[in-house]
Amino acid sequence: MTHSDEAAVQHSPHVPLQILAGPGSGKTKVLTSRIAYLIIQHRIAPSSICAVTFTNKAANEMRVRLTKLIGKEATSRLRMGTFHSLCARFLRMHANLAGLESNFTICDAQESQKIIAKLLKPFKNFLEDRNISLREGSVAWRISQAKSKGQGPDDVVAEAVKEKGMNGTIQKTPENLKDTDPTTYVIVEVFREYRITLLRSNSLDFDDLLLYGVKLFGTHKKVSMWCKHILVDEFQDTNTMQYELMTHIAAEHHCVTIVGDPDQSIYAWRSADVTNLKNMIRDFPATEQIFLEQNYRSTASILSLSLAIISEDKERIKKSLHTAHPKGPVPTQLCLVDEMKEAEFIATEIKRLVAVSGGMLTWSDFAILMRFTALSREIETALQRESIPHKVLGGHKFFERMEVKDILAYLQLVDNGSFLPAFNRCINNPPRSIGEKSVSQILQRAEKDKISALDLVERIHDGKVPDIKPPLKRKVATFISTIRTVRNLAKKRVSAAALIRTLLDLLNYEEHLKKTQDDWQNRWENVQELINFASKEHETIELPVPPEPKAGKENDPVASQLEADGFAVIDNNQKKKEAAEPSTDQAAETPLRLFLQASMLSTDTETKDKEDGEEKNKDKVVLSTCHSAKGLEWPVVIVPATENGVFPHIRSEDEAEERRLLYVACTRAQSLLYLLTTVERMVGGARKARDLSFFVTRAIKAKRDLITAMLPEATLENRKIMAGVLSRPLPPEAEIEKRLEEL
DNA sequence: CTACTATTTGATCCA
DNA sequence: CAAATAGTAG
Ligand SMILES: [Mg+2]
Repeated sequence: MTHSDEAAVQHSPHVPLQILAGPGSGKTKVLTSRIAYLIIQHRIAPSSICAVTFTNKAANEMRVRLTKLIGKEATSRLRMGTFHSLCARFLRMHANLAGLESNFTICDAQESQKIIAKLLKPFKNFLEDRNISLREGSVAWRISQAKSKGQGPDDVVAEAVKEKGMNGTIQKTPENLKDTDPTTYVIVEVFREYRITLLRSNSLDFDDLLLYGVKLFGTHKKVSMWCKHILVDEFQDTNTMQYELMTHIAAEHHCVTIVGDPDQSIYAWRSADVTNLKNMIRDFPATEQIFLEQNYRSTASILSLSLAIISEDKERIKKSLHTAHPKGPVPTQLCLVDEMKEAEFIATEIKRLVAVSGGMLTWSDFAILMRFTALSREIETALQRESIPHKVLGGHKFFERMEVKDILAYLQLVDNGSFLPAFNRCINNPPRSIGEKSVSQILQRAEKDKISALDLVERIHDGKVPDIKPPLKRKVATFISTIRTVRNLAKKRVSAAALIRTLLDLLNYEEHLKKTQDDWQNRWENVQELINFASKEHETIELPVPPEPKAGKENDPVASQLEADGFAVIDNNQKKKEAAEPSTDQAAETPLRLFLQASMLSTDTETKDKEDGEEKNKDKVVLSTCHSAKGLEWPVVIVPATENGVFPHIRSEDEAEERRLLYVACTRAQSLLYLLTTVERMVGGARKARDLSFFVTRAIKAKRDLITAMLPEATLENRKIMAGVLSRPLPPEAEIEKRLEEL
């Protein structure tokens, strides 16, 4: 550790701290060490430390690191996770204070969009008459943008009205919006109904988690009383709501540590705002800053090119960043004929590097970082053809699979009978001859009778209320009995994995897949993988509020009164709640509920395959978007399509952010970096001529030797450098010759 | 009314 | 290339 690293770790816990540093400077490691330092040196109880990471996967990685430093027990007590998952946890814990039911379901983006699509339909003619094309995607987007700024429908109206009309047009008012701004009018109307739908469904979308979280922590001080120190990683990519949340959680002790790098802010499109760095200094005037300037990750030539790229951002505040590593091979810029040749090159080059490195590099040392996922298609097939094992990183893809969503929907419905998206999905799946018309009848009557759709169907089934036109009673018999069976098991706190098995059995789901899907084998495997995920999740469940052991408190004079008080308040509150309604903490956190929450928020879906050869399974080339590569590093990074139209993306509105994204991609590399382009590429159905991104051409204008068209040479010198950068042993020369021959 | 097939459309990045 | 939509048979 350098002097400044140490200063950052050991900085006084009572003085708010910003650790600002470039890529590869060990920011996250410093943050992790600081947590350990707070616990060991300052005797702060782990349960009064809140650590916020950017993804839940990052939280898991931090947990692994901390387990080594402070042990499993202490690590499990930390309040750790993304802002979203922290909100979800505390909202369930204090559902009554937040005005929620503790069994609320998290509505993911896909389901949100489906709801919005339904709500948009009645406006179809209205829009067509005005020649406006408005798809549910853009409506969902606008609604989410508003929510992530804390705005409601009326605020959207207010904002639209504020815009001065163009010359000659009528000034907009809330009343005439329908005529003066029909698009916004429709968005706002859908927005209103969307909120009502979620409310009726006892459901929160991702934005709601933050909104309700801010409200909860902001209005009930006791909810955040436990927090003696909050630490936030990747702070440059927090949005306004998240920042507010941080200040509320820190309200009692004002002890905050953040790490971040403005140059790596790549989520402004999701309303992240780097000015939160300034806001923090405004709101915590005692804030001090520490800069880390040592890069431990990359060779000098990778760093030089990266810095040349980011330096083209004229708004940027200059930062120094240097590496102790040698220069190393100059990054390669190659132009291939088309995307097929590009993919082919990637596959053969990976094979070549594994050989010439004498096995120092294995598959998992390679990452292919793309601007968007669609670019992966050709590359995946090329890797398959060369039988190079690979995996697609990031995203939520697994949980978006049809078969996985089917199962999740049943479980959601079991946990929360009001959750309409799940009801709609399950009621006729597997097919029960309950079509569109029947469903809309059910929904309408349920709304009129002010009960949930599932409730209504259950009552019809029990013969307590009259049936609908095409009789439903007999069609839903198995549906209802399935739901009831699983529901009873769930109440007995049966594990999610067991619930899924029962469900599959009752639904005859395997048969259903065989009948309806030709690739049912793959899909059935995914279902099995969901069970794996459930059992894995069950093992690693961290209890939401582990009671502090008595002994720990007594040994811990600094972990003082306030903390004890904080817990006392929460505990009392729980007891009061128990009296008022039967939703105890225990009931609020059934295994099923924890599993569902993890499924909706998790990005960590690399389920380990079976018992055999775990190491082998992990050794795979990584395909990832640049966004999901945030915070990670690989010995070799290949960036395909470093072309104008991709970097910056043709539809992007923020050129500087696109540049930062390329910067982030380049700085993931430790020892080798490739920027690839093609002569022409299929873009939106047509072949188009491509050229090298101006982010690169401008960066190398003054210094052409920042990049080369040559492949990195397989010299001993280069192997030594690589071994040094990666801290790996140098392979024997014989090994290299052997592998080259095999190739 | 529902189930199934054929066609058209329209595609950044994410918790 | 997937999902929404239209159209047809049962
Ligand atoms: Mg980091």
